[in-house]
Amino acid sequence: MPAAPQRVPLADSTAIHDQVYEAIRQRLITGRIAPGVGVSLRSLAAELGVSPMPVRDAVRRLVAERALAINPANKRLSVPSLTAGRLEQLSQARLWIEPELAARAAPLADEALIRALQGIDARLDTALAAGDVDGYMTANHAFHFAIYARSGADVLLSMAGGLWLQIGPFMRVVFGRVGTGSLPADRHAEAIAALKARDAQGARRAIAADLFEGMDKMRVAVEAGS
Amino acid sequence: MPAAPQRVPLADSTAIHDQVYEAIRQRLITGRIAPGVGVSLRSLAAELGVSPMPVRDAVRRLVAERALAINPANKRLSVPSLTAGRLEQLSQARLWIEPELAARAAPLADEALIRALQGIDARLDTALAAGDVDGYMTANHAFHFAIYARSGADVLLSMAGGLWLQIGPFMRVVFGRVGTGSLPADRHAEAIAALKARDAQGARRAIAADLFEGMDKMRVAVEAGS
DNA sequence: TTCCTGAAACTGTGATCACAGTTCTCGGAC
DNA sequence: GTCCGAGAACTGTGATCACAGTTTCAGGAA
Repeated sequence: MPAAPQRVPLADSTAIHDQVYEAIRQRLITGRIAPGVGVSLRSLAAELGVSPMPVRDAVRRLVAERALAINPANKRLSVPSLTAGRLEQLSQARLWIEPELAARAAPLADEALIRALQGIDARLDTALAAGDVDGYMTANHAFHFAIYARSGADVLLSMAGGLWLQIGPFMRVVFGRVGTGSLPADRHAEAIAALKARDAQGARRAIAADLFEGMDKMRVAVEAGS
Repeated sequence: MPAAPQRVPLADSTAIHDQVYEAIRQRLITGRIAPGVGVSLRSLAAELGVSPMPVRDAVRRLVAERALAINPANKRLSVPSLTAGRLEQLSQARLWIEPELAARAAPLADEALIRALQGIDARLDTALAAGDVDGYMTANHAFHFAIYARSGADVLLSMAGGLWLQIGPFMRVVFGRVGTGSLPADRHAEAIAALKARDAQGARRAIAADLFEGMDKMRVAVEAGS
């Protein structure tokens, strides 16, 4: 055995670079890799127990999605820092695209989706009560994209995924600062109700309100903090 | 000498994979690589006179931007085919984001930008008169992104770039079908005038109208054709 | 002519190595 | 204690190879 510690099992049986992509993506979305810190191909490879090659492929993809950045001088990898300008652009893009996806999903909602959303929301509340930031962010992501995936709009869906990926690290920083106390979950109930009624405009409004509250908290935190 | 025909010089002195990315990107935007056709790492590498490695990096990036697609069964590369649903989503996204970029750019417009735009528009008219589809598409792309780049909104700018990259191949197909005769250039004059007056709403309207006309032509062509 | 079969060619994927550039660190000079 | 400079360690990049899976195509059987 050469030097493969095999730290993380990396489930599934798809291509290794896809598994690596998902692993890094999850760490980014849940904020387990903090903004501003540097990463490297070989360190990621060692941590995930794979060779640098599939990591290189996954990182290329993440850089293209702006979830990772390359220092033009150094050519070294890092997680992009969140500036006020970046947050404003990401907020505006999200506020347009995600309510749109919810509106498209509403007429196509069925009982299975409603039940899935209720289950996710229950897990979200549990995590919220326990102060489990990782659990909350995972459930919150699952909630939104369970809705969006039903829209059938794959192009817009992938754009939303890219935006979430870029904003994920910051959410973690904000929640670590303000705590999980004042996090919105009531809007989720509104969204579920609108989907149940197949009310496109209601779903649009509920998601828009949910995003607006969350992004506003982040805006305040970013302007106040670093 | 092993086997490097060096067919295309690949200007600049940046990293090879970036030059390869730009080369493929240009071929996609101007439609020199048609939708639906298959490409391969080694064939692209041979055509560009480089080893497969930088091509692999560039292709990863293009796949992440949805400018290329991977057949899940085959794992083979191809240029995505344009469906009516995809066109509708891309149109809607462009109609939101590009007028927004123009509106942001208007207050920041200066004399140098105006002159650059007039120069590009002149080249565009020349290409149009000569029936030069490549020249028209290159100039049209340059015109729009000269404006958008001035907005300072880098996140939205890269999103617009990704959308253009996805829709480029189709534009070429449409223009090859309907000819360059009925292509809109008058809206460009409107846009230049609005930017000169630093009129954000005027710029937004002009770009929206320009896009709407072009996208509508494409919609008709896609629904009629294949 | 039509069908089928097996070999050759081609596909993406992953591993390994070499190389040039940057960063870090440890030791010595002052 | 402070500074600095040489060398080690680490960085991304590109090339080359091996491998398994798929496609393609020539050639023989019916």
